Order: sequence, then structure tokens, then C-alpha cells
Amino acid sequence: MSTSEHAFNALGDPTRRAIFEKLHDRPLAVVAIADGLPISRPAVSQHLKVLKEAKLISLKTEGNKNIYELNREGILAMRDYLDKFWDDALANFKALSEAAENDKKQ
Amino acid sequence: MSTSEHAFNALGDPTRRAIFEKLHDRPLAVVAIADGLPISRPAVSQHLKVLKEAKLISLKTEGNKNIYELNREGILAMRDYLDKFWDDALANFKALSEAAENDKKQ
DNA sequence: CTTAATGGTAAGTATTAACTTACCGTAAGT
DNA sequence: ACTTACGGTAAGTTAATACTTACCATTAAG
Repeated sequence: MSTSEHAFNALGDPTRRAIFEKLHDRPLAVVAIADGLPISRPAVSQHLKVLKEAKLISLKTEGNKNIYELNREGILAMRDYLDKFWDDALANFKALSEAAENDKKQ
Repeated sequence: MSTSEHAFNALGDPTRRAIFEKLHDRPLAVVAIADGLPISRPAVSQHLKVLKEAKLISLKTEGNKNIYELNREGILAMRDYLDKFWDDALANFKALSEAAENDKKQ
């Protein structure tokens, strides 16, 4: 499974998107992330694991706190996938419609 | 739910990603999309519905065939979300670290 | 007109995955 | 040393969603 596949998978869940967006403004410890969310703290830990494996976030340990923050790698992997996907698709469609034009002229 | 939320949700499923990528090269009818996939044709129809609602694909009817093709709107919505998200996050972090610097100097 | 092909929707089942409680280890504070 | 705060993992349950079969409507072909 590629990085972008992991990332799409991770952001497919609304709770994980909420966690992801909580980290938008600043890095946060697990308790702070869980605060306000309608699920238990272990559930948050499990979501963090998925987001980390997708390289959408990373963590640094400070004392007994695990501070999570956004990770450029996973975000960029998705964006690049979408960019390339769309560019290639456009090129394919252009080639297809030109081939169709040629068929008509014969 | 915004367009990009719908789109992230839709591409969270591996089967839907497979369908999405099948349309990369050219528009296809439902039977052609289902061909080769290890699931029933109605299941494919249900996935197509989700992808369509996310504006990742669109359809044009030709006789009794429904031809599905990629839709720029949903793809762009995701890409723009990611772009903006990352740019803003960078700006936030920069502001944060500058504030931390100022605190030190006091 | 009849038959075959295409494909959407409904209802129910099965599988996935999100979630809970319980538990443990580590670090910080008293 | 004891206690509190932090947070990861395991095992089991619950809830979400992917899937199947059955059915129907529409269009094309015979």
C-alpha cells in the first residue's frame, strides 16, 4: 500500500478528519486532542496510530507527553497523487478525442 | 458536508479507489467497470452512486448505457483543500514559533 | 412483439472498523 | 516512596458499511 493510499484511507473517516484538523493550528498532546471529542481517549490513540502510519502526522515525546503534529509527507503524497491523476486523465482524454476525430476523417 | 469531505469519504474505500482509477484512461459503462472486479454489479452501482455524490465522477446516458467519467470538481475540491490546509498550517506554525521567540526575549 | 442487455433500487446479511473497558508501563509531582 | 497524569495495547462489543439476491424499468436487437 502506497503512502497516498494509506492517507486516503486514513482521511476517509470523519473522526480522523476532525483530529487531523485539530492539529491544523498547533501541535497537541493526546489528552488535548481527545478533549471535546465524543469518544474515549484510547479510541483517539487508535486513530492517531492510523494517521501516523499514513504519514499525515508525526509525534515528538516531551517528558510523559506525546505531542502530535502535522506531517508534510502524507499530505503532499495525496496532493501529488491528485495532481498527477488529473493531469494524466486530461492527456488521455485529449488523445482519445483526437483519435475519434481521425476516425471520422477516414 | 462539503464537497471535499464527501470526496475524502468516497476515496476512503479501496474498491471505490479501484473504480475511480479504472476511469482514469477513459469513460466506461457500468458493465465494463464491474468487469474484473470481485464484487457484484449492483455493488458497483452503489459505489458509483457514492463517487457521483462526491462529484468525483459524472455520467452521461447513451441509449441504455450509463457512461461514467471523471469529474474535475471533486478532484479539485480535494486538492484545493489540501493545498490550503498545508499553507495555512505552515503560516500558523511560523506565527507560533515567532511568538515563542518573543517570549524568550522578555 | 418478444427477448436480451443494461443498470438502478430495496431488503437483508455479512464483514469491517470504530469503539469500549480493562490493563499496563513510564514520567512527573508531592 | 507514593500518587497522579499521560498514553499505548489487548480483547471484546457495537455500529457502520460493503455486499448479496431479488426485483423492476428502460432501451436495443431479433
